[in-house]
Amino acid sequence: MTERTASGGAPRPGAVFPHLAERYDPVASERAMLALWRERNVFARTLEQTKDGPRYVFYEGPPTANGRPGVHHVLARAFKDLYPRFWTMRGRYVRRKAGWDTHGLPVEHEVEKELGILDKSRIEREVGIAEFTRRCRESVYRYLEDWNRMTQRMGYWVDLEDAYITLSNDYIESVWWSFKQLWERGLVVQDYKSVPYDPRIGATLSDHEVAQGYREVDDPSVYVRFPLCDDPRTSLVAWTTTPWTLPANMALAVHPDVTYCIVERDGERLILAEPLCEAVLGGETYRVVERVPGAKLAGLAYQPPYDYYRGPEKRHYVIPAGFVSTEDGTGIVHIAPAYGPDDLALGKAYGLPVYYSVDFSGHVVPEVTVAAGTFFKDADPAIIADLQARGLILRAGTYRHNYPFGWRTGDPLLYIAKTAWFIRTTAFKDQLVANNRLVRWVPESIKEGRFGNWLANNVDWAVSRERFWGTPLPLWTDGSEYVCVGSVAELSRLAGRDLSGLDLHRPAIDEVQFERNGRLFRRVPEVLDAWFDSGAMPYAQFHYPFENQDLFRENFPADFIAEAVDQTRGWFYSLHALATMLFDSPAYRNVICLGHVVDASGEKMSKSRGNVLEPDAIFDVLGADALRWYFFTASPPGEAKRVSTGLVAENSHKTFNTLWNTAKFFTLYANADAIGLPADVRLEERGDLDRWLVASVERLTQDVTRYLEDYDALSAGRAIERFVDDLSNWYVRLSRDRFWGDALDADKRAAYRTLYEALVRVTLLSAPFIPFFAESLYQVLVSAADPAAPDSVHLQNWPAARAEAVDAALLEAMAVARRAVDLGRQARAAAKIKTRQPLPGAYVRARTRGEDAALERFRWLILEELNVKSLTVVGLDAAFIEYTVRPNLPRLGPRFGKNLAAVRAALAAADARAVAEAVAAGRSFEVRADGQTFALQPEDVLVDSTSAQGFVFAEGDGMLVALDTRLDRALVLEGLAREAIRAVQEARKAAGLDVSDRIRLCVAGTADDNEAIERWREVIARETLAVDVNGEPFTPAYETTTPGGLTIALSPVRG
RNA sequence: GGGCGAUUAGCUCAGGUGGUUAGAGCGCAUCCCUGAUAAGGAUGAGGUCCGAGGUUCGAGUCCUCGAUCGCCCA
Repeated sequence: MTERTASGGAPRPGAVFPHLAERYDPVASERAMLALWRERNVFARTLEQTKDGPRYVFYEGPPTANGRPGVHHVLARAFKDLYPRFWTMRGRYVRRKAGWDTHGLPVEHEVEKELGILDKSRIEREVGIAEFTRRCRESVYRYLEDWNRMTQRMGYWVDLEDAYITLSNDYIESVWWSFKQLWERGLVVQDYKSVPYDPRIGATLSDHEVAQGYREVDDPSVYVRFPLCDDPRTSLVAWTTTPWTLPANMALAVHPDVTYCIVERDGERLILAEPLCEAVLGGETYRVVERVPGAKLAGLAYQPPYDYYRGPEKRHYVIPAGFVSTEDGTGIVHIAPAYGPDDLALGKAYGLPVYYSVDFSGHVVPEVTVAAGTFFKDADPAIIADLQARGLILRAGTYRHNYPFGWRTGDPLLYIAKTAWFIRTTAFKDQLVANNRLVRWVPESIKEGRFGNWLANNVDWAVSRERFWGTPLPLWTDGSEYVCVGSVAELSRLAGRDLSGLDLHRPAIDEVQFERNGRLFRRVPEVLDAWFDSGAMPYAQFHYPFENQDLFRENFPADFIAEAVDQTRGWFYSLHALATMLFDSPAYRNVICLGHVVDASGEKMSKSRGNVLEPDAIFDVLGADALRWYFFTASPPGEAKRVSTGLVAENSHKTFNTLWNTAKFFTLYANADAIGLPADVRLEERGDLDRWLVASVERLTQDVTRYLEDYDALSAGRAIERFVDDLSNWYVRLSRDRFWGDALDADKRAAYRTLYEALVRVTLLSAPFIPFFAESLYQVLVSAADPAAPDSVHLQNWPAARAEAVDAALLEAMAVARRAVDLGRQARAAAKIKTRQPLPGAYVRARTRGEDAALERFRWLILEELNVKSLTVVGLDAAFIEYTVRPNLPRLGPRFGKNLAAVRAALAAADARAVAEAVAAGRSFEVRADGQTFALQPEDVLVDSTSAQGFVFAEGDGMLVALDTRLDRALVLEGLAREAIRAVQEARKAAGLDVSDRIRLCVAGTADDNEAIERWREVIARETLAVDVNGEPFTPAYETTTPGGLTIALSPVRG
């Protein structure tokens, strides 16, 4: 990107800025910047430079490296990079410790697939836990290299050398410490948990696995009588599709707010929900005897179909429950606490026994004689037949629905209650909610919505897993008593030997046993939920409290974290829960919750769909910055992100190229003028256009700073886009001829300085977003010209906005002037008169006096842009303009309310010119309709101009611009001269001349053309850098004839 | 089944506290401008603001119900 100029030879003295290529080449440039950062050790130096600054704490949510990194990881990492870079430039010290999540079910599944063994007990038998966990440990680093490469390539600055790893002994020990804290406070309890379970392989399945195994099947559908103890002729009717669970029935549930009917039929009485009577008994004759609310049924005792359980607990009665629905069934739900999550929850609440009629192998237990020994699903027919024989079945049929099957075995799943270890998070509900109030969520709705609701409906956290590869639960038991171990040293003491070299994973840890009071203690078999691991990272990453106590204290809580929205109940929760329970604090102050990455048509990316986009596919074509910029600016962070090369290219193309070309423009002229680093020019010595740009730059700085402080990258990025557009297409366009020409006068110096400041500023402001592109610009604009400056943009301080330079009146005035120019061009287009043709005059009618003043202030600009000889600002009394008046609704609405229609009618009927004159004079006035009179103030109406007699005009937003289009011969000739200048410039360009080359010029055309050229010879010469126009003959180096009939010949003048 | 979010131009998205003519960029057509620009400007075509009710003088915006999509949880 630093080739020599095409026409050039050796660069001029003072041409300090490297030449910029025609187009920005993102791939080559990013490679060069990566090399530059590496050579100059920039990342480390940003940390070194800020090490005494105040802390800004960032936590890396650990990804797992046993899968390849995808575009969605780039999304998260883009945000994880932006804010730390921003705060680093603000002088904060931002530690970026990487992290890897290495435990959990996904890792085990990968290894199971490799082994081709999915059965947990077979793994224990045939592979052994030692070999299995060895393979797990190996597998978690499988794609580490891909991750490191992606991380680097995208410019994510994170300390990969010093990553925390959840499988390390130190990490595990910290997790143990925290588990013991909870244990000692009585927050760890053993209880039942209803889990989806595949009995054939003895495996508890994850939700993800269950979701894969749903199939539509026909199951039995039976309506069963449960006769009341006090009145056996009256029966509650419950519906079930799992008759095999009936031997474990402990209660019936009704909805307290639903009305139930007692109906008489064939001499018996049945109880069921009123809305379902027809569905259940339709076609039969029955009579409603009584209606009662469900709440009244509570406590009724009934005779269960089976009663094998021998315990003393109260059971077999009606319980009210909110989950009972009247969508299907009878509105009375059979409750078997051992077999279903709702059943278990209700059972826990009412102290019902958990009775297993089917064991963990899936077979009916021996004492359940009705179907003893059969596989649970096969027990259905036997039980139905038995109930039928005993007259307990009201109706029986089949029911088609979705039921989950084991994805490995194809067997129906069992929802069964298993004992598990829970953390009693429900005891902290109020603190969890209170601490959440201290967190800023992006998007905001998550705070009270998804996350807030989740906390409000908090259930105890089931933290144990019956698996092999995870942080072992640090509990040892002799069968009745439990010992919780909080450190390796403590375990060593208990075991009577030094265990500091022991791998704390299974199976080694299981071999550690100890005696206490003559009894042998062995470890419980479970491992911890991997979410506990990641939630423990604020302290476990530093091996706290065994080491680094101060380090932990200054790095807790985090200022900022960011992950995708699926972490609300994952990492966001486990961090929050553990921090609240252990430290009574939130774990993070600001959190960005990112949407998911989807393909160009909004479909989820997945291997099976074949629509997965590799990050390299974008990096290698558009560059990392393009993708980063897309993620920041295309849509709000919480929205789903559509990603394709096309979408990313479209989004980034404009801003990057515009900024690049603006910098190229600057360097081209700055080198031609050998201006070097432009010297400062006092603000008072700069003109309005420059001061406008300065004000824009300072306002941009304020905006971007504020937006980033508010974690609003979208608004910040879009503000930069708008500014770049203004800079290039307004400031540079209007200033072009200031750079064009010989004299290096004060105005030109001011222009250079102003443009340079703007370019450097926008480079700094965009550095955290697009670190490569910003660095490329910085190297050209700053490093090459100013050896004293830091040698990377990322070592620069964030610019402080000069609030006093944000001249709001000037910014507003320019906006008004731009509007007038836009309207003037519109009028020209309507009249089909091209801008190069000068016109005698423009008339502008603005809405306020402030706008009138703005038009005066920028009179020169409007004259130039519209190419008119005069500008007249006209008031509301101009005779050639016609007006309409409209009600100012925000003022009139509240005042007149229902009468507003009449006021509008009155205003429509009024003489608009008279009203306009009153408004212009600041007088109040009256309007009438339907015999009513309304007194109005000038501010109550808006006066618009609708036409201008005898002129071409355009109007909008209350402004009208009218053009006088009468041409005289002088104007026509001037227009022709401008045509000629333009044609010569084209010819210069086509001849390949450098912008500062002098020429001899010969130009001719029609008689009118020739007269125009003669009359405007001086101007033509000046504009085209011609030493001579139509003078002495010369040998042309380039000749052309334009479509307009001008013949042009020119030749460069050497020396 | 429950919760949360989304739905505005062909595409990507803006549209504080209700207010006048619902906007921008990209794409398309026409014209204009241009010695940095593969750019820029103007105009035009393109809108049942997801639908139905309601509140209000006035609803893209507030309320209720529903539809579709996505995520989380059952």
